[in-house]
Amino acid sequence: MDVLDEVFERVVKARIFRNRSVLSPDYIPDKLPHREREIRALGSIVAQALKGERPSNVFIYGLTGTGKTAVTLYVLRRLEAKAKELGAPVSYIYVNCRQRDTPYKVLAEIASTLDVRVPFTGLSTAEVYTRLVRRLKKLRGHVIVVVLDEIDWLVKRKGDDLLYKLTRIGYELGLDAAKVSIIGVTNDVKLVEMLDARVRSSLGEEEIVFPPYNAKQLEDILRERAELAFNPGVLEPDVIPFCAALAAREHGDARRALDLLRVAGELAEREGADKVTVEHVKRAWVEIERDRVREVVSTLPLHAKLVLLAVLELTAEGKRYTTTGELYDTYSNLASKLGIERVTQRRVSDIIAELDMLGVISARVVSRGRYGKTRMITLSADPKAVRDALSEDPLVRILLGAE
DNA sequence: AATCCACAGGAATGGTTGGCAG
DNA sequence: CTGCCAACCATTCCTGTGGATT
Repeated sequence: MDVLDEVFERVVKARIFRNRSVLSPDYIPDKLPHREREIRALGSIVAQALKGERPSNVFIYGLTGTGKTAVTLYVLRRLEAKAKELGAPVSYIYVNCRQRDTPYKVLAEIASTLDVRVPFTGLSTAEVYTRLVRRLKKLRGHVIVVVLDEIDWLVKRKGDDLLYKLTRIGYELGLDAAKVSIIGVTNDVKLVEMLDARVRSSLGEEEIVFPPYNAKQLEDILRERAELAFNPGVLEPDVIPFCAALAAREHGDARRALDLLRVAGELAEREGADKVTVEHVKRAWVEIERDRVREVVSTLPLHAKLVLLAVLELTAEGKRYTTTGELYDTYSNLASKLGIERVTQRRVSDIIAELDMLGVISARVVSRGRYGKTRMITLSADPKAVRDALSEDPLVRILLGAE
């Protein structure tokens, strides 16, 4: 038996998972524990579609992993099924604004779901919009619910013009076209303040708030899924409470909890263990963090990487935080060591904001009186993970090697 | 109570790149 | 091929501001 045989054997014999996909992030379960209130609320709003009416636009808030997306998709799938049963022309379109993070991409996504052919670049946004409207006119009598998930990513970067236009489609095309209603989903409660008053009032016809799960509720969710995902008896008794506790610490993020459980299972399976232990969960936590950081850092432009490296250096030993000015100096040094031009402080200010949004650093504005107003910047990701991720960039590695 | 630091962060604009339409 | 456009990074110029010090 050679090495590969051994590997294959091990995987085939592994009996950890019964159905791993149940734990994947886009799996929508049949039961959503502790979200009955939200399901009822959203259901009663979109139910209007079954009577051929345009449902009110809805604004959904809640932190990451509070079940917003799952509940929304769950309700809309059921709505579509019910509509089919009744012969009502109702459909929904789901767009994730984190993946489609510009007005053009969002419109193109909506249009192509409605069978309008759009190239992924080359047209003006206005052109895509008019093609979409033309299509909607052909769909007179239909009710279409558009879900814009994570719209904070769109609004913060590109403003709310698109939302304004989309909400106007719903109102102004009126009887001449399909009825369009919009469900906006956001993690950021403060987002509303950034919206134009007209958008705010039309999008906020209805509002649903998703509270975070507590540790107990997370346990319920995990148990429900674990039963489908794992073979009986492979989870040591402490595993689920431990996952729940870790995720509860992160503002009750159910997605995080499920990820933990899945990765812990994968680790156990990979090493041929017959049980998933708390130790696996601990390692899963580290691995998830490392992957997350690597993914974020790898797509960063060079100057953003240098800024991040500067943060890393400044917060390295003992010192817990740094400020914009100090960071800019350090960054400037790094740039000159590489012999490249530095960007302006204004730009670095934006880079700081971007890194903050990506969750790799955390920056909050503080006022230090006579000593000015600045941002207090801390590294919020694991330093080692950041360092490793940065060193994958050949240019940045020169700096890391030079120390 | 007024001042003033050290930036925050808005608005306008520019230079590239990649890609469609005709 | 030309004209046009979106997207992205970046610059310039700018007004705004919380609170320790004067």
